[in-house]
Amino acid sequence: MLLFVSRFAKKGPAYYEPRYSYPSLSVPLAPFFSNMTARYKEFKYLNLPSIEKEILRKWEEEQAFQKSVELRQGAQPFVFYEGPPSANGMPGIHHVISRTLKDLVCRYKTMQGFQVQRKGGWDTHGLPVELGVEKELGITKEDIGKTISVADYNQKCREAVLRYKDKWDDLTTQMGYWVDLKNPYITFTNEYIESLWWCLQQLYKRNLLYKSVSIQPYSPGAGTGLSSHELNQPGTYKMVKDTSATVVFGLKKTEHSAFLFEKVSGEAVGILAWTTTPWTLPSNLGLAVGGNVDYVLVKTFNPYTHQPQNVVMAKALLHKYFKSEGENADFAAYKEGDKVVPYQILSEFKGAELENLPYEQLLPYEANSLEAVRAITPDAKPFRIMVGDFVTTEDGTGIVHIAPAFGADDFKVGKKYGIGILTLVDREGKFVDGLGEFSGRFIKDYKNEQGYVDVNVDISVKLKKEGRAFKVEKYEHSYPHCWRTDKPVVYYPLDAWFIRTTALKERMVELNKTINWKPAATGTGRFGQWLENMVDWNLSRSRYWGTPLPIWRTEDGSEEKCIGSIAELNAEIRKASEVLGGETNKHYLHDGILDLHKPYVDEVVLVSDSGKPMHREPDLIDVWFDSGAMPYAQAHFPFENKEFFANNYPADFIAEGVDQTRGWFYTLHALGSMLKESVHEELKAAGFKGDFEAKYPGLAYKTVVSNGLVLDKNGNKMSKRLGNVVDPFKTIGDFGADATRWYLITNASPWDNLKFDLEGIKEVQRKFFGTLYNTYQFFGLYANVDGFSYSEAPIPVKERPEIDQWILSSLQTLVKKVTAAFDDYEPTVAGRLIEDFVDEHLSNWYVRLCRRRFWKGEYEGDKIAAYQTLYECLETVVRLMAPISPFFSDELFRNLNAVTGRFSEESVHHVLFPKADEALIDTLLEERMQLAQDASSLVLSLRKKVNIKVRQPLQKILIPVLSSGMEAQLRKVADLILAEVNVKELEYLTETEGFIKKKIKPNFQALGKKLGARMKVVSTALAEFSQHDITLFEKEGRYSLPIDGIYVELTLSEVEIISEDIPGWTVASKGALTVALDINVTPVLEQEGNAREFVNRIQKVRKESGFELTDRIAVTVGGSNGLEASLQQFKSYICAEILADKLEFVPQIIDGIEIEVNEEKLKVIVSKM
RNA sequence: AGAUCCGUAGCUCAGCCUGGUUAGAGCACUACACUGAUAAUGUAGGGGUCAGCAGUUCAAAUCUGCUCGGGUCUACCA
Repeated sequence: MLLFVSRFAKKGPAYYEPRYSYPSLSVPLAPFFSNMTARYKEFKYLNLPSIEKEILRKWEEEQAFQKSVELRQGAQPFVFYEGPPSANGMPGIHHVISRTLKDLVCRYKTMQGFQVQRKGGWDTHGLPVELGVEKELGITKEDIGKTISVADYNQKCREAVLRYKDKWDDLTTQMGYWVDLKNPYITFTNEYIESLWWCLQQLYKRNLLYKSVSIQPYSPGAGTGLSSHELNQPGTYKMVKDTSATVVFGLKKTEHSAFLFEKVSGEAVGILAWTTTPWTLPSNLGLAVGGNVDYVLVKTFNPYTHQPQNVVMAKALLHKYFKSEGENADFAAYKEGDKVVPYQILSEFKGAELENLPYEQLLPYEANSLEAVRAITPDAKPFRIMVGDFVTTEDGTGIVHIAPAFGADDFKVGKKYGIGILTLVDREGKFVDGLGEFSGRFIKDYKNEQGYVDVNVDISVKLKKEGRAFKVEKYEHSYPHCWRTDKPVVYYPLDAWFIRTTALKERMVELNKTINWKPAATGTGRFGQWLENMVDWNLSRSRYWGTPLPIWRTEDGSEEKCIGSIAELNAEIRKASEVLGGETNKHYLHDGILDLHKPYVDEVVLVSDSGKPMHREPDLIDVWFDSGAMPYAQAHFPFENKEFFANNYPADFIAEGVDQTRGWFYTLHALGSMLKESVHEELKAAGFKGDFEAKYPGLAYKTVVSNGLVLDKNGNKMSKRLGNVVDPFKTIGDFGADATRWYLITNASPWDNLKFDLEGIKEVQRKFFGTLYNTYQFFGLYANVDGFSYSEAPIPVKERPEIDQWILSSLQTLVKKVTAAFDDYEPTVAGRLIEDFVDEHLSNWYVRLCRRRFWKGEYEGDKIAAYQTLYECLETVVRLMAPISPFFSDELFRNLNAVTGRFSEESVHHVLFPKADEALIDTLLEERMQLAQDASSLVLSLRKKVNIKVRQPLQKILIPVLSSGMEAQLRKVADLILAEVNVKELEYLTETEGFIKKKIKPNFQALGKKLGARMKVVSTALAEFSQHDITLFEKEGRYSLPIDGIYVELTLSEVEIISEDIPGWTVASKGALTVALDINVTPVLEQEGNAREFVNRIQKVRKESGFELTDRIAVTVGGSNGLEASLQQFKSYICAEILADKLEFVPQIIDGIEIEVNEEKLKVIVSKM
């Protein structure tokens, strides 16, 4: 019964077509098929994209992903966290690499028997979303609350945030990334936010959440703080010329500063400090020096008043203020206008000696009096010199003027020394009252005033006149500007909420040491450094679309509440309504709060314990908190899913780009460390048992892989502006996800930057997938002919031919190495190993050498062994490669398994990863096969050198053997070598002296330790060895070498002896292996050569005539004058080769095909029997 | 500015951890073969100051330090 119809592909689409397909039948198929001999699917072309489409269809139909998780129900979980992408922008090729990495690890672990659940997620809050919406609506932040309500604005954000979700889902599907897209976590949902609130409340309860001022970039023009993101907009940093001033602070005379005053016999001593922002000088409260920096006390003149002056500055910066000719010049002769100002160094000392010395205030006013300072900071001790590690001698004087309100470093060092803080500039950018002539003036031209006079100049002029300025000049530097107003930014103290991460620093550093970082250097380096220099986490963001800070405060700030759940908030809402009465919270009484975003939470008023109304702190929190809290929030922990959480925390594995080191990797780690006790408490309370310390050590993840960037092929960053972005959809569509994935993984280690080049993908496609495809195709072709379906019992490997044992041994070695590489999160190594095996071993050696076994002879012993062996190789390789290239591997697996049914699973992703069978590994065998390959390669190169083609048989090769082991090894592979290079016999040369020329050299590795410095002498001595010396050495097995009168004993293992030449023979060598070839072509050999050539031509004719592999033929040869003898001689050989039942010779043929055999032309007629 | 990664053939990368004497592979190029796996394959050839300098060592692509170039992150500070 013939059910198959042959359908030869005509021109057709450029994708494979099965050679056979089933006709459509309306009757049930199963009974017909059950007794059909299944055939391996053969391809017409290799077209990965269309194979992938088909596989995707099957996965969808079979729910293959879900099944891969369900099949492992009850198995040990392997926990993976998905770092949520923002669907606010289009996915790029760089997303493909990190997702490939995630996917392959998860697939691998599934194949290792773990259950790997992968919940997808979306990051939905944050500034980019807001900016996108503003651009779309053509509005700015100022419009919010005016032309658009906060509610509408946030609604727009909510709609915009998943704008490209479909595109992302498409990419996820097409690239074969298995992740649960149906049930993802979304950071804007109430449940998610509720978990975030729980986290925040836990931190609050542990006193890790506090409000404080911090110095942040601030735009007086726009009246708002700026994020680092805003500051990093292109064009914000501009070169500007500012009035800079070096000013003189008068040092006070005290016991500790006496050492300076002694040098100047009681005259005044000034400290020089430099600033590019003179407007900060009234707010000055301290000076900072470098503890290890060298300073000098210099006697000189003030360049503006020309009065004598003694000043302190960094030694390294003297040249910026003084011309060297002035050193120790005549002070008495100095007069106003002199170009060279005399100076004299009176003393030199370290900055540390200046610590805590008091000085006179530079610009005292009412608003910056000591009383005013202490009114803000009661115990403040301002106007002192401090030591700060940030002080350098790059610019200025090496002494930094400190106004704690207007610089982050200033604030930090000021806090450390307790000098207080003064903010004498208001939020509009003008001086406050109580500063005399400067009050009310804008520090920069923020209002575009007509004829604005720069107050910085006026301050400088005033100081000049008073002799308190030492140098005033325009200074050009790069300074940040507000991207909206284009006005310079100032650093300004703003209220903000902080997480006290520094309190847990030790724990975070310790725990980091237990994390498996790939590459390790990122953990100790970039991340370790970051932890060491940790500052408290500024959570506050003045925005609209984000997670609101759940803290309500009374107006005076004396009482506050941190809310940790929706239920708690609703209870508080009702309570406040009852206590405060009136309209309070009336919209939220009935159903409670329905949306935890602005503006709704801001409308809620709570009541303090003492009965005062409390309003929410207006800030939103940093979106990084959203993603860092995903282990808890994705499960809505602790409100639900405690069991899931208990089993899925911490993560065994996460992976993202290296740019996340201080982003997601940090926030996950920080929250993990800080919430450790909270997690323990919740789980204990819920009745979970076990060693909590071991199970939940405060770690959020155990292994983290950080992948590098994807650059364009020239090494430039991809950007829309440069137009060098690679469209992942096009790439996958053109070349297939598998080729793309394989390329991304094997081209460079994931953590190295990748120079993305489409040529590389093409290469992978051709080289790896093409080779594998050919190998499979080859197998399928003959297996279908012979009906091989692995129905016979496996032939014990030991009973199979040497070459089968070899390829299986190599295969097991491969399994071992690939497993180790995957276990070590080194997919690049794994992929390259597989590639090498398929190309070098399987295709170019095993299949090439074994071709005949598949198409010659009967279907029995040796042939079945060949099929079984090749089948096992293919079946194993597809499982090894499945994590990296999930599609093609599954296609091949299904095709193989459809015939043999060796696995009950329907997909390669459901089966277990191969386990290496150590018993099959035979290193000696692998070694001698290498020897065979080398020997063959040498013979082929010799043939090439003397121009004798491989089809011409030769008589003999000669191989000098240097040890009995080598001979034994060679003997086992001699037949392979001879067949491969078409030579009749192999002779082993054991004769030692005279014939083979040998060379000796030291085995450096072995001798190095023993000889040390005498190595060179020994090396030279060995180079001078005669053939006789070498022979003697070999015979004795040892040699005494006189070196400087002392004999050095050498053994054979400490030297290498190689055969270099066999005089009179054509030889070639590689390492210790030398091969000589007998290039004499005797008449008999020539005849055989002719016969082989003839066979080759006829085979070509067969193929061109479109005969089937098994067709028998009849051949008539005409005009074969010079060749007939050869052909007659080898007639039976020829007939067997070309499947001819008849081979006849006639004097002449009129028609027929002309062929050429070794320069002789003849005609043949080839016909089917 | 600081931290970190990278720099090996025209291109993409091994090798470096654990130092050993002719530094490898693929692509590309040139030439020649092979051909019942054929949109393959083999052989041979040219092509390298292992970024540079210094140090340690009998011996350095490999270990150490510095410099240069590129990337990334963090910062932008008188």
